[in-house]
Amino acid sequence: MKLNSVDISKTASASSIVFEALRRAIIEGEVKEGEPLRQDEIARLFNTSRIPVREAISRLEEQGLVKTQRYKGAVVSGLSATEAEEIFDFRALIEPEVIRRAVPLMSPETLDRARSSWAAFSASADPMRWGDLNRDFHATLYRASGLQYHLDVIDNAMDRIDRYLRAQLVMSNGMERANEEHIAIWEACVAGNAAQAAELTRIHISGARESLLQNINSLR
Amino acid sequence: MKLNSVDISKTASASSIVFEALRRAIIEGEVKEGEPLRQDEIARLFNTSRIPVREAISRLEEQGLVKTQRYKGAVVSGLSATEAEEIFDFRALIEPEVIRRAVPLMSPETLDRARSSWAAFSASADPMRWGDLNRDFHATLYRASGLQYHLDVIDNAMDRIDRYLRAQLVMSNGMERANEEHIAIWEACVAGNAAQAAELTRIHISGARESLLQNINSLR
DNA sequence: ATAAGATAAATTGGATTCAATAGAAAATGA
DNA sequence: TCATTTTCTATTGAATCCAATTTATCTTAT
Repeated sequence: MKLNSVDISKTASASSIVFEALRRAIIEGEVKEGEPLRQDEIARLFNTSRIPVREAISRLEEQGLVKTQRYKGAVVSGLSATEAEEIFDFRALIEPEVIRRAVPLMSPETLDRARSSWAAFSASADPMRWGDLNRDFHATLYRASGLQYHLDVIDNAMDRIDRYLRAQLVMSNGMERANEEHIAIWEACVAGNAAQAAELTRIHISGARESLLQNINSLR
Repeated sequence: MKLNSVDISKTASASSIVFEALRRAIIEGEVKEGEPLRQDEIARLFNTSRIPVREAISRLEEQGLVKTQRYKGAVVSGLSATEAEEIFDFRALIEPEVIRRAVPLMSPETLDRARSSWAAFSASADPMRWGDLNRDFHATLYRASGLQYHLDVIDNAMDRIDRYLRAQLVMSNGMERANEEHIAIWEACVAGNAAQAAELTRIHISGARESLLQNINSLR
């Protein structure tokens, strides 16, 4: 008798399932800023008790994705134009450095994976996928750096602005320009030109910053 | 009848009390890497139930201060030399930029507060206080930048290495050099020289990095 | 009609209890 | 004696229940 055994300590707990679902709903803009997260409602939705929901919400708060107030519950965090600006500046500081460190370490497999990523972005007619594909492209390149701490921090920065970025990509047809920039970054990586990749990344982020800041109030 | 009213929504929940106490115990090195955090034990210690303890632990995990494994509980995170190195590099990237942005915005009150801070550091005979005083000095200067997102990220980076840094300060009598560097940074700020303050901050962090990396294995 | 007070309902915070899992100890077999 | 299996204990995951607080609704007074 052949059984597919599963290491049960690796299966997802209720709280991590809820956390991931809520995180995704927030970064994809399915729940809006200011929207309350009702523990009992979410618990019903996931057919669990409120305890794992509370734990998930605690984690989301540490990620800055929700704000809780004692006895009043959690609401989805908003992001002011000032905050968005700051987070872009932060990314423009960190990500060029990460990709600069990553370039000399990139394997042919990584570069191939990244090419598939921008190609998929380019080819996708489904706006709902652009956000994930955009992140996948950048994550693939950055991962080669091995700088895990930096990557975790970048992930959080992206989570914080993703819902707006995604809406912006859909609304403004900014994907064409994003794609051109992705290809240019990728080409610099292929050429092993770390400084060029870093500079193009910085320009890419700054461009997204300007574009988003012009429209942030209509993206909420 | 005069009553001192308290906004009850601002009083600390059980879980946030436990979180803060555990966070402090970890960054001060009172619980060591690898040490398990027993939910029932902590709950007894704080005279509460396990639920707030679980929530606190969930939050600590998001901060990277503990690692949990399903059905096995939480242990205090360790930090390898590679990880420590990366976090210092990260700080050396971010903190100079933050102070560079802060310098033109520093008020006389801020500068006076920072002077008090390095003076207190200099005067303190209590090694247990050096860690807090060190952080207080830097936080005072950086806060003037108004870059709240950067500050939160720096706080987390510091939390991740603080237990080792504190042990290092005590063990190596590094406080004298740290203090000289604090004064030099402060003087650059007083002079309004943002570039100098940034460079001295970068050197300060890099020096701490080299020093810590030499000794990290004996600091656990 | 509006404001204030009282009551009810909704929601959160957390204590207690039950279920599940991992690890330790004891029992059994070779 | 050693290896394997079984049983027991410790601990975690989460369901249920109770207490506390906030919000909504209803009633009364002006």
